[in-house]
Order: sequence, then structure tokens, then C-alpha cells
Amino acid sequence: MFTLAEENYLKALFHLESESKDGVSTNAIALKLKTKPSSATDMIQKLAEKKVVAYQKYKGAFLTKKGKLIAADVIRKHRLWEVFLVEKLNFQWDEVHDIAEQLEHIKSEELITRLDTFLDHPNFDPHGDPIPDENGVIKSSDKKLLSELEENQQGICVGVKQSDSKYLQYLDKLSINIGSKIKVLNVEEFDGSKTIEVGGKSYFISEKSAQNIYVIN
Amino acid sequence: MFTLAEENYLKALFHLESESKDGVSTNAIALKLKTKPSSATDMIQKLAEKKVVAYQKYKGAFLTKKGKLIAADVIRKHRLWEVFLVEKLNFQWDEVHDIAEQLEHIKSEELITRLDTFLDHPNFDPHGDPIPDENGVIKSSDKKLLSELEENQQGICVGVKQSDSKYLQYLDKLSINIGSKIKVLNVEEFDGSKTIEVGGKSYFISEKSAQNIYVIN
DNA sequence: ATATAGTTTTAGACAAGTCTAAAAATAAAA
DNA sequence: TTTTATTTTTAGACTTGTCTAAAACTATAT
Ligand SMILES: [Mn+2]
Ligand SMILES: [Mn+2]
Ligand SMILES: [Mn+2]
Ligand SMILES: [Mn+2]
Repeated sequence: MFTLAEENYLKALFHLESESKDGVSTNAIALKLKTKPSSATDMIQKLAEKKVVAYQKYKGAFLTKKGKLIAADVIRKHRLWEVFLVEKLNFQWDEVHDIAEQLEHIKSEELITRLDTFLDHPNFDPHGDPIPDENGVIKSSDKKLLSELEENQQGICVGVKQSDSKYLQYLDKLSINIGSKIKVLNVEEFDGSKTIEVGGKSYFISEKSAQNIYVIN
Repeated sequence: MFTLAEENYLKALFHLESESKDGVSTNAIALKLKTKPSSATDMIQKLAEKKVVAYQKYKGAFLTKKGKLIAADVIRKHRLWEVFLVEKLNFQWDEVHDIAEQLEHIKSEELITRLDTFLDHPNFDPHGDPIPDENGVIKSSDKKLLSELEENQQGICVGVKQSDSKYLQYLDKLSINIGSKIKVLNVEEFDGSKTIEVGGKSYFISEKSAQNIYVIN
């Protein structure tokens, strides 16, 4: 069993590791978790003793295979809860992170199994990030930007890049949501703006906006 | 803000207080929370300093008005989550307590407001216990036992007294669930057994079974 | 190559929550 | 009303996770 703090460190490590080839510095961890480097060192040493982190003094830290599994499981829970909050409780995409940060630490296999079923086994969270499966396997997301789609291509919205409230409200006007099917009817050569079809209706969208929307197709 | 441990003590105090006129002993608290009396004393003293508990050495503890509000709020969350687990995730009535024990400490007003709406503002949890409202007010439950109903009376199932798995499975056969409308068609003078109508069908139920089911009418 | 700057680790302290063992207070029995 | 038993509180210790300050190490610059 891992404590809430341990789980948060493992998760941070998982994310930081994917952003750089070599070991994660205690500085980087401290920055991410808003603690001090000395605290990070302490925790990394403890996690190393528990065999979930590989660590050599001054050389940075890596997750072991076991550590990766635990981290992926926490991330799985985080993202499933985010889907729940948006899909079922009608939260906005940018309101859910802090609550999921708490919910991800609830301990119950059965709960997550059932939640996953209840949500219909989603593959992406409301920010377009992939949800690891029960075995910690992450489907590499083939997500691209809506702006990359050409005429007559279509995709399913899986998230947004930046998600401030004003922008989300704008998307609501275009009836764009997670899972929305978006078809590109026309691309304006001049400025890259598009005419799209969502839910039977057609809308106009600027290139800048289209560069902020993730789709899979 | 109150910590997880503080919230658990407040909740225990709330329940214990309703079971005896005078102050709650540190012994009783320790027993309920599976800690030691010395730990309970420490915590009660801290809660007294925070003005949520009224406490005099050797005289037992009471919740203050403020303390009662916080306790009721934790209980509200616990019971709402229990409803969610049973109604939405299809857990059995006896599987939800431990998970709710964790979920009750998630901090977000908005979350609970929305959860309450999502669940259609339930008044009772799956064990028939009333759910405090946003202001900590508990509708005194007029719940009675199914065995107390007379011929042609009806009630809505709000919970069960003892909830072991086997019994719940038996109730499933009678299609009795939280919210089920149960009408008493006939009472057998001889042994108190009843013929009841649930969801259009009629079933036979022994007095012993009927003494285990809570209804309101 | 040596000095300087930046990073990382250690040492020691602290708050929260718990425990054991002992002291103090209360309750029950003689 | 003493003595004895039980309950409750205190004292001191321990764990987890954090912090500051100082020491040790690494990287950079002259
Ligand atoms: Mn978290
Ligand atoms: Mn997310
Ligand atoms: Mn419960
Ligand atoms: Mn609890």
C-alpha cells in the first residue's frame, strides 16, 4: 500500500520521466509538487527502498517497472474521475483537475472497475489525455489538432489544449464537447479558417481556435 | 478546514452523542474509532481549542453548534456517496460503507451540490438512514418496519436493518430495492406472514424477513 | 585549472496523529 | 469511609511528511 504523498510523487515522476531521456532531478520533482528539493530527496530515498524508484545520489531518479504500474494506476483513476465529473456531473473541463487530484487516491479496485463500466470504458479524459487500462497500458493517442484536418475529413473531439472558462463557453456555442463528431466541410485557403459540421449544424471556426482542439480520426 | 482525522472524530462524536444524554467519554470514542483513549483525549483537546467541541477534563465531550454542523456535513457526504455507489455503480447495500468512509473526506462544495442533483436529492441512504440537507438539518425519519404495516397499507423501502449479502440477494428475488413501493395485500394472523405487491407482482414474505425491512409511508 | 554558481543531499527541527507506560481522578466495593 | 478497581489524562516516544540551514557535490566560467 502506498500513501497519498507517495502516490503523488510516483505520478509526478511518471509525467516528468516522459519529458526527458535521463533521470528526473529532485529539483524538478519539488517544482512540480510545490515542495522543497530536500523533501523530494527524502521521499525519493524512501521510494527507492520500497523498490518503486531506481535512484543514485546526484544522478536523478527513474521509476522501476513496479513504480510505473502504480503511477499508471493513479493516473487511470485520476482521468476516469475527470470523465465522471464532466460527463455525469456536468463540470466544465477546467474545473475538474483539483477534485480528481483528491479522488485519485480512493482505494478500491472494485470502485474503479465499476466506474469504468458506468462511464462506458472511455479512452480519453476531458483534456484529451489517454486513460491507461487495468494493466497500466496506455494507448498512444493518435490525437491531432482540428486545424490539421482537411476538407471532408472528420474526427471525434477528445479534448482541448488550453482550457480557460471563456474558451470552453465558446466551444459550448459550437456544441463541441468530448465525443462530438466534427466534420470539416470547407477550408478557407486564405486564413485557414474552417466551416465544420457538429451535430447536424454547421459552424464557422478560425484557425486559431481549431489549433486548440484535439481530435482523433 | 478540518483534517481527515478531525472529521472522523467529529462524526463519531455526533453518533455517540445521540445515544446518551450526557457527555461522550474518551473511552467510547476510542472504542468507536479503534484507537486508544489517550489518542482520543489528545484529539478532543485539540477540537475543544478549535471551538467545535465543549470539553471539561474527566467530564466527557459535547459537540458545539459549529461542531454539529461540520459533523452533519461529513455524514451528508458519506450517505450521498453511498447512494451513488448503490444506485449508479450497482454495489450491494453492504459493500459501500468502507468506500464511502474514504469519499466522505473529499473537499469540494460544488462536487456535493452536483452529486446531490445527479442523484435526484435523495432523502435516505441505502441503509435507510436520513441524509442531512445542505444546512445540516436531518429530517427525522418516520421509517418503520415492513412488519408493522397492516393490510392495504403501503410504504417505500428506505433500507434494511441487517444487510448481509445472502439477505440482499433474497430481497433481489422479491425485486425489493431502495425506493421500491411495497403494498401489503394480505396479513396472515397465524404467523404474521404477508403477501405483498412490488412492481406489479405479488410475493410472499415471512414476518422475520419483514422485520428487517425499513419503509416510510 | 581554479573559482564561482547552481544543484542536491544531510542534519536537525517541527506539526499531526498515534502509541505505551505511568500518574491522577473518579467510581465501586468492602 | 477507606480500599480497590476503572476510567481518564499526562508524559514521552515514534512515524510521516514537511521545512530551513548548512554541507557536499556537479557544472560553468573565467
Ligand atoms: Mn493527488
Ligand atoms: Mn486530465
Ligand atoms: Mn455508511
Ligand atoms: Mn471517515
